[in-house]
Amino acid sequence: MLDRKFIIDNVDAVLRNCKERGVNPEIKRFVDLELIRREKLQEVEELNRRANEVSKSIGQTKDAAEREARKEQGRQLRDDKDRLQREHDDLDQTIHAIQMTIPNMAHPDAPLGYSDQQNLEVGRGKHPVRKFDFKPLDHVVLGEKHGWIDFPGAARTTGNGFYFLKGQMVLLDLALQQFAVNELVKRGFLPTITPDLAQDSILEGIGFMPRGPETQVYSIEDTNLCLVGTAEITLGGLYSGQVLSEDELPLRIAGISHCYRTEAGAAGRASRGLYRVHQFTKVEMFAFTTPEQSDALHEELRVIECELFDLLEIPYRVVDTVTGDLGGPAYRKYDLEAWMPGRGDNGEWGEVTSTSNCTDYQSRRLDIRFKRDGEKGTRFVHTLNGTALALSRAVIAILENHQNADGSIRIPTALRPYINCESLG
RNA sequence: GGAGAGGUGGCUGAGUGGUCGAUAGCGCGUCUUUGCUAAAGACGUGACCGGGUCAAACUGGUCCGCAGGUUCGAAUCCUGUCCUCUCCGCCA
Repeated sequence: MLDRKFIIDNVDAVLRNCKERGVNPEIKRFVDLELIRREKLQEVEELNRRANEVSKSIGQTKDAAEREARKEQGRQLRDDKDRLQREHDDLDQTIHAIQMTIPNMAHPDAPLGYSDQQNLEVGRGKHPVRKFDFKPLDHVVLGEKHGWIDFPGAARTTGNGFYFLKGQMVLLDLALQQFAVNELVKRGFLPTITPDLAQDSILEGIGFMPRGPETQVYSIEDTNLCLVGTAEITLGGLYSGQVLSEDELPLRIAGISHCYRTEAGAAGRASRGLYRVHQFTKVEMFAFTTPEQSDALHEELRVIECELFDLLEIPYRVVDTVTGDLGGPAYRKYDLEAWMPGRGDNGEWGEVTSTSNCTDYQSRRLDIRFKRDGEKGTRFVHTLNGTALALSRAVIAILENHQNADGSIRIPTALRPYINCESLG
């Protein structure tokens, strides 16, 4: 969330930002109520001060009648304070609720627009889109042909949107995980396996809505726990309420978790097969930085994503996300869209990774700060996240791009150390 | 899952209703002396939110796991809850 003082001092900029993002939170009302709240807080503190003064004097008063008189005075002051405090707290709650709906400010260079169709292409991978001399199959057909991916079985067992992976597909899946983790370790990331569940409050801090009709999150009945949609949630939670020292920043973490998403309302040909599923494994990059470091680290994450997909010899393009498609927490976001030859009629780009700089939007909600030497107090860190590999989508890209005419799959060179073969099937 | 013990400042650890935001030690900072891969002494040293100031000084409030309650007043009493440790049970 944005700082309250920042909102008050920059109302016009905040309003413009909301407009560019296509949302309309109650900014005016926020400002009005916050100004009232501040005054009320002053009154509460003054009453409290006087009550404290009276209480203190009672301890030093010997005369019994005098003590009783002061007690009565103290009671009166506390009652008045409590009444005002309640008014203040109600107000505060309302203000906080509005504050949570105000999105992060957007990077000044983020392209303007409301639809992902308007995302700005800013780069391409090393490998050009392949010309097939046969009709490429999509991953669903390939997966069934080899007995690698079992959707009907998962539908019986769990439901639509789940899958069993079998045989060589399991080896491919594990190889991709190891490949991604190793590449990140080389680049200074701390590999971390996180819980797959997290508390509602952490979800909210990261910017997810854990419950309610609009939610994309599975929640566990009779608990305050949810299945995480990404390790971003648990890694943010890991440091919630913590104060880091500046010399440990930037902190780079490679989180491995399962990801669970209800994907309410998503269906159709574009989400066929593994593209949009309720559960997948993901190797996620997460970073905590100082405010000065975050832009550069965002570039770093984007470059790593490119390097990984170049190593996997998959053609892709990079898009700079338009303001209206950023989501609440992101200041700027890049997506990698891999070429998926089996998608649509003649192949389409499909999102495989996404990296966001969330500046201090998440850290303010989760209270993650750092201490700077020689400076009083603390500041909020910046948080960034980026997909290294989302297994289900990476698998689509591998199967569809590296398929041979006979349906076998060529393993890209960089992956061979992790799977010990040159092709599958 | 059952029983017990405990959660206090960067750390260790006192503190069972009023002058406790909190004794003491360690650590840390400044200074002094000596002098050099070190020691001693003096003084100082929590965080957060606000007012105030160019900045300070100064100043109000809050904080002893968390949330409630009792009271004029709570680190101290009561309730709930979370976490840690020990023992038992169960188990991959």
